[in-house]
Amino acid sequence: MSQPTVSLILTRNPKARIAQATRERVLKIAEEIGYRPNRLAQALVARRSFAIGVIVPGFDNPFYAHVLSGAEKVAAEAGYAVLLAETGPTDGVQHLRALRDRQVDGVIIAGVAATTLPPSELEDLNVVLVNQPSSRYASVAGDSERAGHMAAAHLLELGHRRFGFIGPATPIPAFRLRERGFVQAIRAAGGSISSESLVRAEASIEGGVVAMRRLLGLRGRPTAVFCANDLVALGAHKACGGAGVSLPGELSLLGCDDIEMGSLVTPELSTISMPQRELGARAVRQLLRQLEGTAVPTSAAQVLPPKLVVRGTTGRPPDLLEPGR
Amino acid sequence: MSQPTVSLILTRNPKARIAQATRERVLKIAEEIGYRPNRLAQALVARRSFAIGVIVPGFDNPFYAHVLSGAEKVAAEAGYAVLLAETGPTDGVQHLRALRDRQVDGVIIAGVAATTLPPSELEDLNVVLVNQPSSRYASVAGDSERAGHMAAAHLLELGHRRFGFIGPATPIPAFRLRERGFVQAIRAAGGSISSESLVRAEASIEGGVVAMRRLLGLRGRPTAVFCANDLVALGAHKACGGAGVSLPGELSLLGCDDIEMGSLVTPELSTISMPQRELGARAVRQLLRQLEGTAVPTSAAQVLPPKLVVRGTTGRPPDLLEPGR
DNA sequence: TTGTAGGCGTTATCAC
DNA sequence: GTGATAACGCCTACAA
Repeated sequence: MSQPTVSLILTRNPKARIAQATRERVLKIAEEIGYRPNRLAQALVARRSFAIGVIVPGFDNPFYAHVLSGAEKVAAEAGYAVLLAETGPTDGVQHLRALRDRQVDGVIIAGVAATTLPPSELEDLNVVLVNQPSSRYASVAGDSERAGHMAAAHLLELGHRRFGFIGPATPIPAFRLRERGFVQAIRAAGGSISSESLVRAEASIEGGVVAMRRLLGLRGRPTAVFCANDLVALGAHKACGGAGVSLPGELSLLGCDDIEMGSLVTPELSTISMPQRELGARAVRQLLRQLEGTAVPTSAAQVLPPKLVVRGTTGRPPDLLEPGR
Repeated sequence: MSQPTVSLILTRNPKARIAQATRERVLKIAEEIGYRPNRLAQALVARRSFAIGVIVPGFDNPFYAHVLSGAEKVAAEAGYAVLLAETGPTDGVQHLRALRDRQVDGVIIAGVAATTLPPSELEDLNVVLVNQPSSRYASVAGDSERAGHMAAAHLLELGHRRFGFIGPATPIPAFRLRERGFVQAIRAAGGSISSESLVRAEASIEGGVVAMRRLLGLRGRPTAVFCANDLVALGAHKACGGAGVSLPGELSLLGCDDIEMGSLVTPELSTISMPQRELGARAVRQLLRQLEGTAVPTSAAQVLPPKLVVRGTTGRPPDLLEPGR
């Protein structure tokens, strides 16, 4: 019997009219010898690899670990492979090239500013951005500006008037949006946030430590600090512990993202929760939709709502606590 | 000019004798049109995909995130792609199949007991195990038994005599080895560790919380507890905080792995440090060696030394602290 | 219902 | 030096 006949049977092509006898014989033998089609060869002729690339900046940040995890799950369920690329600040292009050379059907880019990638490299490639809205590409993002608003609203409601903000010094738009949302809402409500209490830090725990030390040294020190992500918030938390500043008695601290570590520290970190796995999962679904031709590449920009999670680091400002208590 | 001629030039094949003129012309045009060879097609004829698979059980455990990160880095540098598979407790085989179908040149398996995978699936496949010594496959592992010894030595030296142990209830040998090393060393030194103070927990923070609550409720409660990994140690840490048990005054707590979170909690977690990124990096190097034919698949079993990191949760037992102080 | 022919993008082996 | 030709493993017409 010929090879294409076998192929017809094995691909379960519906319009194949095959003798029941041969079909069974083929299936049985295939089973016996443990035949498995070569996906590479399939990809070559189909001009589709059924693989996607995921570009992230280090999984040591649990945020991206979760995004990645969510992405991997739905990709795997859909039969797609995930090619992993972890980029530093500069080598994004190489990784992207490597992925293209391997004929990925599309890529998901998280935590790397799309603007730092030359558009020519993204051309005729299916792209979904995570956490960075864009007019050129599809994106799935948490609503960062709203997160900033929510942070402000929560702290204002507690009675705070003097605020600080710590934001990572990266070109990722999400952080700028959080900052903008926060500062706007604060100012609109008549709160104050001086330019020196608005500090940039490295996007890491250590960065948060350094930044918080700066804030603590300020005259007219803020009574509430919002951090653009939990990692720096935890650094800030640590710095307060080291400096003997009690949370939330002397200072309220609010993070953003909601990573697990946040509930390990004492007091537990209050934060604005972003749906991390969901971001990854949706990004892949969106990408698949584009691949299946169901969606136009640039049309979609999903925005997911954040959620306030009050734990132990936010409370009333010191001047509003009765002295007697 | 013919297509194979072009191929000869582009692959920089040294034994190609080509007219300088044509060569330059080809290179120039290739540059202009941005030609990039199709790695899939290359893989098809070379019968090598230059891709490896990495199987891990969830990156939400920072330990594996780091292993993965180390692995990705050296793979990328060597021009290999990394296909990611995150498996639950049961679907290891499917993922493995998917990877094979994509013709990966080899796989790295971390955190999934190789014994739960049918050997037939691993046959004629290059495998490197992370953190599980094996006589069948190459492996790279931290020295878990020694870690157990070191833990015991440290706590014994501080003066402890009554010990507890919390270990994840997974079939991963590393944890058994840590337990065995610990218990052996304790008993050899005349310390005691009752069977009820040797508890199994889910390999997560929550698991650690539950297990520690059990230990705290024991009559003749241990004065020092060793946890088989930092995640459960942090859970235990949290449980102590919740129960008002002061660390290390009333209880000494020692973890294993050394994940970053450990230095976020107060007091910071003492631990036995395992070289996580290094495990991933070495695993890939070993795999590549096998692929290049430099090493025999089953021969190598690298064992990396752990390191004691004393931070804030280990100290003298309560009965040895002078009451007056 | 089955077999034949062609091609996906490469590389390798030869004659020319 | 160069250019056919075959092969990698698979799929899709189309012809038998």
